[in-house]
Amino acid sequence: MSPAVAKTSDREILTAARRLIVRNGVDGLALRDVAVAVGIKTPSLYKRFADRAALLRALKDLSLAELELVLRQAAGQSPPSTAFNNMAHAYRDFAKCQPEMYRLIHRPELKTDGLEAERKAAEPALKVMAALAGNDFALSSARCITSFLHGFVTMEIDGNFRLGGSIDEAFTFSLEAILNGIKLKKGI
Amino acid sequence: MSPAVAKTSDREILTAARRLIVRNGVDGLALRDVAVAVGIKTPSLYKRFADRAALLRALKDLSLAELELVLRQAAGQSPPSTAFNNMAHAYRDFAKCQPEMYRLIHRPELKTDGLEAERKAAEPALKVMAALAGNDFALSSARCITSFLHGFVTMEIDGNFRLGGSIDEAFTFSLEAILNGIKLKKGI
DNA sequence: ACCTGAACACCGTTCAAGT
DNA sequence: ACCTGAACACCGTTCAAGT
Repeated sequence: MSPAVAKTSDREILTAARRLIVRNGVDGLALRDVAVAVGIKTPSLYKRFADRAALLRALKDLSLAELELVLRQAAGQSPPSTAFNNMAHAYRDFAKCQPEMYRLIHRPELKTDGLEAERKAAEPALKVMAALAGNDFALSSARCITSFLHGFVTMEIDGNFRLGGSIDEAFTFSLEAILNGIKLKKGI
Repeated sequence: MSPAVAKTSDREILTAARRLIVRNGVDGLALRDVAVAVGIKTPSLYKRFADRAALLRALKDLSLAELELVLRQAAGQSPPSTAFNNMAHAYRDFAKCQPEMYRLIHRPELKTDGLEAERKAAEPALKVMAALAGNDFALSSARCITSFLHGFVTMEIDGNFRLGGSIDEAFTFSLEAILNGIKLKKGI
């Protein structure tokens, strides 16, 4: 007769999972802990998410949208070179503040096949790079800076810069070098 | 009286594990499969490696040494700009030919604390970058190109370049831009 | 010295049964 | 419609016992 009353919600589950991931890392996330955190038993999670991967995918999509928003705000209406630097620093700040979520975003096994979201996320960066490098080189330029940023922050949060020196300095140096190098290509 | 005869060796175990990782990925590697491949039972693996992480660490160290060798050979005695390009292409080729091993190298949970190997691995790159950017900017330049390469090949093997266009073109474009940008900084 | 069977704790996942 | 207990398969790991 009376259907069971929902003890929790998708939102609450995602929030709890996120907190646990921040604490223990993605690999340290056990569905049992998520269930306990929201006051249900493990099998009940499967009424809301197909499996563990689906839960992580939903969490990844949230974080990706968050990062995208941060980048849009960083770009604002600034002129291209300023937007370039602001976006780069915002990207790095996001990764440093939320390393586990950043790692989650780039988990290869959580690839979504929706190409639409990717286009939308890349749009502001492509616009800035088109202004800096010209339309012909916009895509390659975007891939250059995107690759650098991803590699840099990954190495940084993984603790892979261990030869001393200032990491901040390496970052600003690299941004200047890449920006100048890209601008150079515009002419020819 | 007669101690048990060894059925396998560290080398054979590592080779088998490597083959399985190439086939199924690191996360798909089960110790049971490794044991079966070398003709022993799972618990026997613990006589040779402290645990699963230790086995992966040994495999990572092997792959890292292999990559380092490839990079040294690519640099050879070439002039700096040539060495820069050769090393970059060799780096990318390694990752594309052995994506699972490349991923293993960068697993954050397998960090070794031995800073010695890292210094040695970075040495040839630092030498080239010192010639291109001057001693003051050698470290930052090395971090710039290293970050770019890591980010680029990671995105490539993860299938994260999905907006069309030529990936080869993006790579060569980026190398030129970064090389030129770094050279520019030498003067001032 | 190396190997093994048995056991343990801990996973993700399924499903029939409850309300 | 949502929740649960019980069970399953599959992990990594330990250890006493064999040779």
